[in-house]
Amino acid sequence: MIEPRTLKGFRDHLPAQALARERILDVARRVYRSYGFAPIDTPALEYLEILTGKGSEETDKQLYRFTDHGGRQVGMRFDLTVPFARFCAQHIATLGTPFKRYHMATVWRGENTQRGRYREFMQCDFDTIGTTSPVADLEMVLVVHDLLRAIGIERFTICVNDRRVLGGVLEVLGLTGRSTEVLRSLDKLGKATPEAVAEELGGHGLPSEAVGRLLGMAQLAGPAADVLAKIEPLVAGSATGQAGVAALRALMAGATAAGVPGERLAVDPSIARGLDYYTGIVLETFLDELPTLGSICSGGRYDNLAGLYTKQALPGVGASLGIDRLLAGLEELGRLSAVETPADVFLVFFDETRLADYLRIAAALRAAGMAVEFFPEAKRVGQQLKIAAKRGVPAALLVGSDEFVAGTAQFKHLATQQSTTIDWHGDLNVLVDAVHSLIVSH
RNA sequence: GUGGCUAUAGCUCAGUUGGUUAGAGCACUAGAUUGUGAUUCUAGGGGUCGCGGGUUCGAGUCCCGUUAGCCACCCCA
Repeated sequence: MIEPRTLKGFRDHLPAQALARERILDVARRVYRSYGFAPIDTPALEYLEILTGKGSEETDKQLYRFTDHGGRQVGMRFDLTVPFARFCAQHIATLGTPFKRYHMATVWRGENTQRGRYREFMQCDFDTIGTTSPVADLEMVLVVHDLLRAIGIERFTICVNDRRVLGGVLEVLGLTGRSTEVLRSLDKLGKATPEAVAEELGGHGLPSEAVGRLLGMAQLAGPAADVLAKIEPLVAGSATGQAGVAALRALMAGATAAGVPGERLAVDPSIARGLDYYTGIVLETFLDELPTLGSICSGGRYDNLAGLYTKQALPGVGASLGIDRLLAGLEELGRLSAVETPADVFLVFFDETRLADYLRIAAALRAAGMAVEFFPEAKRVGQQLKIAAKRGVPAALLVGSDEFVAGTAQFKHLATQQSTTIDWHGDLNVLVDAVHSLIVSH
């Protein structure tokens, strides 16, 4: 016997989890479309050269790569942004700009696993490319906000920053060009103590005064307007830094105008994002009840998405929902439903001689838009009801020999065990309408 | 990729300084109840103790390796 098992970091999805996943995917699709983002898809496998050298060397290490049967060096996509860059280089001429797309697909990363971190997971990206308009930046925040609310999450914080703010501070301090290492160290705030981060920055050879100012900036918190007011003097004299502060200010104003509550949107100067290609606004989203889970929705603005593949400059802005991490979080919070079936009604197979009648009833209910599970065996009624209840079907429809004679049916809510008798006199339309209204009413 | 913790039935866990046929609750199957599930009773199935070596008269228990999960680093969804 071969031991049934799955690879490290790769998972099966049982119905309860798969249903939750599909529900979130449906919501994301609906929200993205509501802003006019159009769906695209790209291959899971790309030429290796397309994928390497785009992100950091870290992403190159995490890439699943192999030689295909034709001797080609290929890799599996580790995000949806790089394939999108290639996609744009090939197709932007026919698509035109600005172009808005969403892409929900599986990606693979050969890194070590942890809670909410898998080797195979799904991302739900949306991007607007071909425009530098701050409206697109604002829309990104609005989409993230709408999305989480539509999923049913109320307590979350979208943390925004602008890469140019840190760039400006470094410029003022005479440390231009040191941004990568500084970003990485500052990003540890929240996990490591400020002292440890200060020590690490000092280890990079930064003067202690600079370390103090960087830490002071990164630890700013509170209402966005206050944070921005405190950042402003730190970037005095740097056009770049001032542009960043202005962009954040405009973003906050726009979000407020669009109805995003202030407590869900924060300016957090320590948000850096590891990916090198971000150049403007960056964003990370955390569940208030589970901040250690990490960001469940991240993104930002980039100057030139496809510079490696085309001469046409394609600025853009976009973000990605990490649905698998979010699901891990919702599960931990006990927010996932245990229902294992999409069925609305469980039709009990009562009387074997009435099979044709059951098939007719099931067909009529389905035609009216209801999901019907008709049990395939004329087993004991108690057992059928037990199975239905265990799977979480909301209601059962029982039509036995006596009911057929009387022209009735029993509609039973499985959670409450309450039965309602339906008089349908053999008229399927009456039965369907009755079942439909009983389902809706509960 | 590096380090730490963990691994016993489908699930949650007992298992005493190594000592006979490894237990419990829940779940599952069948019956009591030939047409109504979460209660009750009865019976039953299910574990090569993650896997592979070693020490020992004897290993679920000790040692080494390995795989997987969790945690930290790194990075990130």
